[in-house]
Amino acid sequence: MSIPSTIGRVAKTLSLNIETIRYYERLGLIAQPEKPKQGYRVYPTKTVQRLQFIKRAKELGFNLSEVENLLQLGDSHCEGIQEIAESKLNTIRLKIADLENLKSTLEDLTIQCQSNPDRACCPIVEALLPNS
Amino acid sequence: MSIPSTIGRVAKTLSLNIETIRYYERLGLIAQPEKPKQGYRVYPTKTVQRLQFIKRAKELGFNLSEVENLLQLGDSHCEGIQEIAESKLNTIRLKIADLENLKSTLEDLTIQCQSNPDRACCPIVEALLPNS
DNA sequence: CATGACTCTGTACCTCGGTACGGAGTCTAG
DNA sequence: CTAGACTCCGTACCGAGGTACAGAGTCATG
Repeated sequence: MSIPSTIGRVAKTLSLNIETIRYYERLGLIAQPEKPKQGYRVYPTKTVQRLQFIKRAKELGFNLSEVENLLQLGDSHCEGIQEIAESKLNTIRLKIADLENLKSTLEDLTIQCQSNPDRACCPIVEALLPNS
Repeated sequence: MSIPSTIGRVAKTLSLNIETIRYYERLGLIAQPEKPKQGYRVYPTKTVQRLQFIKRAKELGFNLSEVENLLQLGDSHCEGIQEIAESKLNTIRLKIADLENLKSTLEDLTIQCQSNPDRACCPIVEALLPNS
Protein backbone atom coordinates (compact mmCIF):
# COMPACT_ATOMS: atom_id res chain seq x y z
CA MET A 1 0.00 0.00 0.00
CA SER A 2 1.24 3.52 -0.82
CA ILE A 3 1.33 6.13 1.89
CA PRO A 4 -1.98 8.00 2.04
CA SER A 5 -2.03 11.66 0.88
CA THR A 6 -3.08 13.25 4.12
CA ILE A 7 -3.38 17.00 4.41
CA GLY A 8 0.02 17.42 5.99
CA ARG A 9 1.80 15.51 3.25
CA VAL A 10 -0.01 17.37 0.49
CA ALA A 11 0.75 20.67 2.18
CA LYS A 12 4.41 19.82 2.38
CA THR A 13 4.82 18.64 -1.21
CA LEU A 14 2.98 21.68 -2.58
CA SER A 15 4.50 24.13 -0.11
CA LEU A 16 1.08 25.19 1.07
CA ASN A 17 -0.12 25.77 4.59
CA ILE A 18 -2.47 23.11 5.94
CA GLU A 19 -4.91 25.80 6.94
CA THR A 20 -4.82 27.24 3.44
CA ILE A 21 -5.90 23.90 1.99
CA ARG A 22 -8.79 23.70 4.41
CA TYR A 23 -9.60 27.31 3.61
CA TYR A 24 -9.84 26.51 -0.12
CA GLU A 25 -12.12 23.64 0.76
CA ARG A 26 -14.36 25.99 2.74
CA LEU A 27 -14.47 28.31 -0.28
CA GLY A 28 -15.41 25.40 -2.52
CA LEU A 29 -12.32 25.63 -4.71
CA ILE A 30 -11.62 21.98 -4.01
CA ALA A 31 -14.02 19.26 -2.97
CA GLN A 32 -13.79 17.78 0.47
CA PRO A 33 -11.97 14.49 -0.10
CA GLU A 34 -13.05 11.16 1.28
CA LYS A 35 -12.29 10.73 4.93
CA PRO A 36 -12.01 6.98 5.46
CA LYS A 37 -9.48 6.66 8.26
CA GLN A 38 -11.50 7.88 11.22
CA GLY A 39 -12.13 11.23 9.60
CA TYR A 40 -8.74 12.11 8.14
CA ARG A 41 -8.84 13.72 4.68
CA VAL A 42 -7.13 11.63 2.01
CA TYR A 43 -6.53 13.48 -1.22
CA PRO A 44 -6.85 11.90 -4.66
CA THR A 45 -4.32 12.91 -7.32
CA LYS A 46 -6.92 15.10 -9.07
CA THR A 47 -7.36 17.27 -6.04
CA VAL A 48 -3.63 17.59 -5.52
CA GLN A 49 -3.28 18.72 -9.15
CA ARG A 50 -6.10 21.14 -8.66
CA LEU A 51 -4.33 22.65 -5.66
CA GLN A 52 -1.17 22.89 -7.69
CA PHE A 53 -3.06 24.73 -10.38
CA ILE A 54 -4.59 27.12 -7.88
CA LYS A 55 -1.16 27.92 -6.57
CA ARG A 56 0.24 28.52 -10.03
CA ALA A 57 -2.64 30.76 -11.06
CA LYS A 58 -2.31 32.80 -7.90
CA GLU A 59 1.37 33.36 -8.55
CA LEU A 60 0.36 34.80 -11.90
CA GLY A 61 -1.73 37.40 -10.16
CA PHE A 62 -5.21 35.92 -10.38
CA ASN A 63 -7.32 36.33 -7.29
CA LEU A 64 -9.32 33.44 -5.90
CA SER A 65 -12.52 34.22 -7.73
CA GLU A 66 -10.64 34.43 -11.00
CA VAL A 67 -9.00 31.13 -10.16
CA GLU A 68 -12.47 29.77 -9.61
CA ASN A 69 -13.41 30.85 -13.13
CA LEU A 70 -10.33 29.22 -14.59
CA LEU A 71 -11.16 26.01 -12.77
CA GLN A 72 -14.66 26.07 -14.20
CA LEU A 73 -13.02 25.59 -17.57
CA GLY A 74 -11.81 22.21 -16.39
CA ASP A 75 -14.98 21.32 -14.56
CA SER A 76 -17.54 22.05 -17.20
CA HIS A 77 -18.25 20.04 -20.30
CA CYS A 78 -17.18 22.17 -23.22
CA GLU A 79 -20.32 24.30 -22.95
CA GLY A 80 -19.94 28.01 -22.52
CA ILE A 81 -16.25 27.44 -22.17
CA GLN A 82 -15.33 29.41 -25.24
CA GLU A 83 -16.61 32.66 -23.80
CA ILE A 84 -15.00 32.31 -20.40
CA ALA A 85 -11.69 31.37 -21.93
CA GLU A 86 -11.83 34.18 -24.48
CA SER A 87 -12.58 36.86 -21.92
CA LYS A 88 -9.85 35.55 -19.68
CA LEU A 89 -7.50 35.62 -22.63
CA ASN A 90 -8.36 39.22 -23.34
CA THR A 91 -7.63 40.20 -19.77
CA ILE A 92 -4.27 38.48 -20.04
CA ARG A 93 -3.45 40.12 -23.37
CA LEU A 94 -4.24 43.56 -21.99
CA LYS A 95 -2.16 42.94 -18.93
CA ILE A 96 0.78 41.84 -21.05
CA ALA A 97 0.49 44.89 -23.30
CA ASP A 98 0.41 47.21 -20.31
CA LEU A 99 3.43 45.55 -18.80
CA GLU A 100 5.28 45.77 -22.13
CA ASN A 101 4.61 49.50 -22.12
CA LEU A 102 5.88 49.90 -18.62
CA LYS A 103 8.90 47.77 -19.45
CA SER A 104 10.00 49.86 -22.41
CA THR A 105 9.43 53.05 -20.49
CA LEU A 106 11.65 51.79 -17.71
CA GLU A 107 14.25 50.65 -20.23
CA ASP A 108 14.39 54.04 -21.90
CA LEU A 109 14.62 55.56 -18.50
CA THR A 110 17.64 53.61 -17.37
CA ILE A 111 19.40 54.44 -20.61
CA GLN A 112 18.71 58.13 -20.09
CA CYS A 113 19.97 57.71 -16.58
CA GLN A 114 23.19 56.11 -17.71
CA SER A 115 24.00 58.90 -20.15
CA ASN A 116 23.05 61.62 -17.74
CA PRO A 117 25.99 64.03 -17.27
CA ASP A 118 24.81 65.76 -14.10
CA ARG A 119 23.33 63.57 -11.38
CA ALA A 120 20.37 65.82 -10.72
CA CYS A 121 17.02 65.64 -12.62
CA CYS A 122 15.87 62.12 -13.67
CA PRO A 123 12.40 63.28 -14.74
CA ILE A 124 10.89 59.86 -14.32
CA VAL A 125 7.38 60.62 -13.28
CA GLU A 126 7.11 62.87 -16.32
CA ALA A 127 8.55 60.07 -18.46
CA LEU A 128 6.17 57.44 -17.14
CA LEU A 129 2.99 59.38 -17.31
CA PRO A 130 2.66 59.99 -21.07
CA ASN A 131 1.92 56.28 -21.46
CA SER A 132 -1.32 56.50 -19.61
CA MET B 1 -8.23 82.16 -11.94
CA SER B 2 -8.65 78.48 -12.66
CA ILE B 3 -10.76 76.34 -10.39
CA PRO B 4 -8.65 74.95 -7.57
CA SER B 5 -7.87 71.20 -7.60
CA THR B 6 -9.55 70.25 -4.37
CA ILE B 7 -9.65 66.68 -3.24
CA GLY B 8 -13.15 66.05 -4.54
CA ARG B 9 -12.31 67.29 -8.02
CA VAL B 10 -9.12 65.28 -8.19
CA ALA B 11 -10.95 62.20 -6.97
CA LYS B 12 -13.59 62.63 -9.63
CA THR B 13 -11.21 63.19 -12.53
CA LEU B 14 -9.04 60.22 -11.56
CA SER B 15 -11.95 58.00 -10.49
CA LEU B 16 -10.49 57.55 -7.06
CA ASN B 17 -12.23 57.66 -3.73
CA ILE B 18 -11.55 60.78 -1.66
CA GLU B 19 -10.65 58.59 1.29
CA THR B 20 -8.21 56.65 -0.83
CA ILE B 21 -6.33 59.83 -1.69
CA ARG B 22 -6.10 60.76 1.96
CA TYR B 23 -5.05 57.19 2.71
CA TYR B 24 -2.16 57.43 0.23
CA GLU B 25 -1.16 60.68 1.91
CA ARG B 26 -1.10 58.94 5.29
CA LEU B 27 1.10 56.23 3.79
CA GLY B 28 3.43 58.87 2.42
CA LEU B 29 2.91 57.94 -1.23
CA ILE B 30 2.01 61.52 -1.97
CA ALA B 31 2.96 64.64 -0.08
CA GLN B 32 0.31 66.56 1.79
CA PRO B 33 -0.39 69.46 -0.57
CA GLU B 34 -0.59 73.08 0.49
CA LYS B 35 -3.77 73.93 2.27
CA PRO B 36 -4.23 77.65 1.70
CA LYS B 37 -7.98 78.07 1.68
CA GLN B 38 -8.75 77.59 5.35
CA GLY B 39 -7.26 74.12 5.41
CA TYR B 40 -8.54 72.66 2.15
CA ARG B 41 -6.01 70.58 0.24
CA VAL B 42 -5.18 72.03 -3.17
CA TYR B 43 -3.31 69.64 -5.42
CA PRO B 44 -0.54 70.73 -7.79
CA THR B 45 -0.36 69.03 -11.19
CA LYS B 46 2.63 66.97 -10.07
CA THR B 47 0.68 65.33 -7.30
CA VAL B 48 -2.26 64.63 -9.56
CA GLN B 49 0.10 62.96 -12.03
CA ARG B 50 1.62 60.99 -9.21
CA LEU B 51 -1.78 59.74 -8.18
CA GLN B 52 -2.50 58.82 -11.77
CA PHE B 53 0.72 56.86 -11.85
CA ILE B 54 -0.11 55.05 -8.63
CA LYS B 55 -3.43 54.05 -10.05
CA ARG B 56 -1.90 52.77 -13.27
CA ALA B 57 0.78 50.79 -11.46
CA LYS B 58 -1.80 49.22 -9.20
CA GLU B 59 -3.87 48.13 -12.17
CA LEU B 60 -0.76 46.37 -13.46
CA GLY B 61 -0.66 44.33 -10.30
CA PHE B 62 1.93 46.17 -8.25
CA ASN B 63 1.15 46.47 -4.58
CA LEU B 64 1.55 49.72 -2.73
CA SER B 65 5.05 49.09 -1.50
CA GLU B 66 6.16 48.19 -5.02
CA VAL B 67 4.50 51.35 -6.24
CA GLU B 68 6.49 53.20 -3.61
CA ASN B 69 9.68 51.73 -5.09
CA LEU B 70 8.69 52.78 -8.58
CA LEU B 71 7.99 56.27 -7.37
CA GLN B 72 11.42 56.45 -5.77
CA LEU B 73 12.82 56.28 -9.29
CA GLY B 74 11.23 59.64 -9.98
CA ASP B 75 12.03 61.10 -6.60
CA SER B 76 15.69 60.29 -6.31
CA HIS B 77 18.54 62.00 -8.08
CA CYS B 78 20.02 59.42 -10.44
CA GLU B 79 21.86 57.70 -7.61
CA GLY B 80 21.25 54.03 -7.04
CA ILE B 81 18.52 54.25 -9.59
CA GLN B 82 20.08 51.76 -11.96
CA GLU B 83 19.75 48.88 -9.53
CA ILE B 84 16.17 49.61 -8.52
CA ALA B 85 15.12 50.01 -12.11
CA GLU B 86 16.90 46.85 -13.23
CA SER B 87 15.40 44.70 -10.53
CA LYS B 88 11.98 46.11 -11.23
CA LEU B 89 12.51 45.38 -14.91
CA ASN B 90 13.35 41.78 -14.13
CA THR B 91 10.18 41.40 -12.12
CA ILE B 92 8.23 42.77 -15.03
CA ARG B 93 9.94 40.52 -17.56
CA LEU B 94 9.22 37.43 -15.47
CA LYS B 95 5.62 38.43 -15.04
CA ILE B 96 5.25 38.90 -18.78
CA ALA B 97 6.85 35.53 -19.52
CA ASP B 98 4.54 33.77 -17.09
CA LEU B 99 1.52 35.42 -18.57
CA GLU B 100 2.66 34.51 -22.10
CA ASN B 101 2.82 30.89 -21.00
CA LEU B 102 -0.63 30.98 -19.55
CA LYS B 103 -1.91 32.75 -22.64
CA SER B 104 -0.67 30.14 -25.06
CA THR B 105 -1.94 27.35 -22.87
CA LEU B 106 -5.36 28.91 -22.84
CA GLU B 107 -5.22 29.49 -26.58
CA ASP B 108 -4.37 25.86 -27.29
CA LEU B 109 -7.14 24.91 -25.00
CA THR B 110 -9.84 26.87 -26.72
CA ILE B 111 -8.70 25.47 -30.06
CA GLN B 112 -8.96 21.95 -28.69
CA CYS B 113 -12.35 22.85 -27.38
CA GLN B 114 -13.53 24.17 -30.75
CA SER B 115 -12.54 21.01 -32.59
CA ASN B 116 -13.95 18.72 -29.96
CA PRO B 117 -16.48 16.34 -31.56
CA ASP B 118 -18.24 15.17 -28.41
CA ARG B 119 -19.11 17.81 -25.81
CA ALA B 120 -17.87 15.78 -22.87
CA CYS B 121 -14.26 15.78 -21.61
CA CYS B 122 -12.37 19.11 -21.91
CA PRO B 123 -9.33 17.89 -19.97
CA ILE B 124 -8.25 21.36 -19.00
CA VAL B 125 -6.77 20.84 -15.62
CA GLU B 126 -4.64 18.10 -17.13
CA ALA B 127 -3.69 20.44 -19.97
CA LEU B 128 -2.69 23.27 -17.69
CA LEU B 129 -0.70 21.34 -15.19
CA PRO B 130 2.19 20.04 -17.31
CA ASN B 131 3.45 23.62 -17.57
CA SER B 132 4.21 23.82 -13.92
C1' DC C 1 -27.63 85.17 5.63
C1' DA C 2 -29.17 80.60 5.23
C1' DT C 3 -28.99 76.21 2.92
C1' DG C 4 -26.57 72.71 0.66
C1' DA C 5 -22.31 71.01 -1.01
C1' DC C 6 -17.62 70.34 0.13
C1' DT C 7 -13.78 69.49 3.24
C1' DC C 8 -11.39 68.67 7.65
C1' DT C 9 -9.54 65.15 11.36
C1' DG C 10 -9.89 61.04 13.66
C1' DT C 11 -11.45 56.60 14.45
C1' DA C 12 -14.08 52.50 13.33
C1' DC C 13 -15.19 49.21 10.17
C1' DC C 14 -14.96 46.14 5.89
C1' DT C 15 -13.18 42.48 2.51
C1' DC C 16 -9.70 39.33 0.99
C1' DG C 17 -6.61 35.82 1.74
C1' DG C 18 -5.03 33.56 4.76
C1' DT C 19 -2.93 32.01 9.73
C1' DA C 20 -3.15 30.61 14.54
C1' DC C 21 -5.13 28.39 18.33
C1' DG C 22 -7.83 25.59 21.56
C1' DG C 23 -9.48 21.32 22.80
C1' DA C 24 -10.29 16.88 21.35
C1' DG C 25 -9.53 12.56 18.86
C1' DT C 26 -6.17 9.32 16.23
C1' DC C 27 -2.06 7.02 14.67
C1' DT C 28 2.58 5.20 15.14
C1' DA C 29 7.22 4.00 16.85
C1' DG C 30 9.57 2.46 20.68
C1' DC D 1 0.86 1.06 26.37
C1' DT D 2 2.43 5.55 26.14
C1' DA D 3 4.66 9.83 24.21
C1' DG D 4 4.84 12.56 20.32
C1' DA D 5 3.17 13.64 15.85
C1' DC D 6 -0.76 14.33 13.06
C1' DT D 7 -5.54 15.61 12.24
C1' DC D 8 -10.22 17.26 13.24
C1' DC D 9 -13.53 21.42 13.69
C1' DG D 10 -14.64 25.92 14.96
C1' DT D 11 -13.56 30.38 15.86
C1' DA D 12 -10.42 34.26 16.44
C1' DC D 13 -7.05 36.92 14.70
C1' DC D 14 -3.81 39.23 11.23
C1' DG D 15 -2.04 42.59 7.42
C1' DA D 16 -3.14 44.95 3.22
C1' DG D 17 -5.88 48.13 1.12
C1' DG D 18 -9.21 50.62 1.50
C1' DT D 19 -14.18 52.72 3.00
C1' DA D 20 -17.43 54.87 6.09
C1' DC D 21 -18.88 57.59 9.55
C1' DA D 22 -19.22 61.55 13.08
C1' DG D 23 -18.91 66.00 14.26
C1' DA D 24 -17.14 70.29 13.04
C1' DG D 25 -15.74 73.96 9.96
C1' DT D 26 -16.00 76.36 5.17
C1' DC D 27 -17.63 77.94 0.69
C1' DA D 28 -20.79 79.44 -2.80
C1' DT D 29 -25.41 80.62 -4.51
C1' DG D 30 -29.86 82.62 -4.34
